[in-house]
Amino acid sequence: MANAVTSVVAVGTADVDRCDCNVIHEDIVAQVREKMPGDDILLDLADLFKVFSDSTRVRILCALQHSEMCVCDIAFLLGMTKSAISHQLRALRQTRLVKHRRDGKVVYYSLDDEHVSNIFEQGLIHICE
Amino acid sequence: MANAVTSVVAVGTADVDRCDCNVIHEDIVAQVREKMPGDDILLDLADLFKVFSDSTRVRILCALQHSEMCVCDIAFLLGMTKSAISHQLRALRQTRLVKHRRDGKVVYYSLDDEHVSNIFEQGLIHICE
DNA sequence: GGAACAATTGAACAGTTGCGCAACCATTGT
DNA sequence: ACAATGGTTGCGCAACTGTTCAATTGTTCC
Repeated sequence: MANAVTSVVAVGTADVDRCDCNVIHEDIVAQVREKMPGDDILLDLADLFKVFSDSTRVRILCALQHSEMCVCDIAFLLGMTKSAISHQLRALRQTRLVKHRRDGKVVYYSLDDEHVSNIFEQGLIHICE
Repeated sequence: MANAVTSVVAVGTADVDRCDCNVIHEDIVAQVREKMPGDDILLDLADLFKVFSDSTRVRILCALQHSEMCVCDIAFLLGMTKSAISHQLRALRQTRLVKHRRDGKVVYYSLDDEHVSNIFEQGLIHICE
């Protein structure tokens, strides 16, 4: 298209080299770039979804939606070692998705975020489309 | 607690060995197990979020929310090589999140799922809590 | 204090992931 | 037919991830 050709001239050679491209719809790219959130936000967004990208963590969060539980309970429920569960709980703790309280030797975990349910729900809607 | 002690007896030694646990609130675990979705569904859910767990894929999807784009456009917008973009578009294609149409030598990509916006939105709400 | 035990942690290992490179395929124009 | 070009793909590398094992911490009970 003529549009694309003029774009090539407009963006300059240096920029084109960086992405190894020649055909660029400059106007569309400019529009989209303006509307997109900043890279830092999108990186945080990816990091958030990264927490939900492991089935062990998903199962832990799903379990905690129904009840507070200790590490032993979760390990038994999922058929995994306490160590494995504890490692994942650490990740969930660091991202502020779960909180914990100690009662003697036992540590109880529970959800610390009301958004988790909503995010899960949207995901499930997609799964069962 | 007395409750926990009785649980140990109830669940049996073999099951406990599997998770290296002694203190188990059997009633709670049973309740939660009943309410939880099947492991296959939760695995699919994790796989779905895995797609959103990379910032490159997130940026691509975010861009396509605003306009259909060719590979060159996306590569230029994100400052990456066509190869890198194409690799990620493949993943998005396989999970049915984007569709593509060919116009001559140029391949245009666009969103193929109305749920993406909703999932992103829930994530963003959490980010900006 | 010391035994028992829930939980955490660090190191190590296997498996996975994202990207660049080079080769390739698909389409257009001459 | 051939060159040019947008896009795809297989391979390899470096970085990362999840689990296990062993050692450690924190707490309770005697």
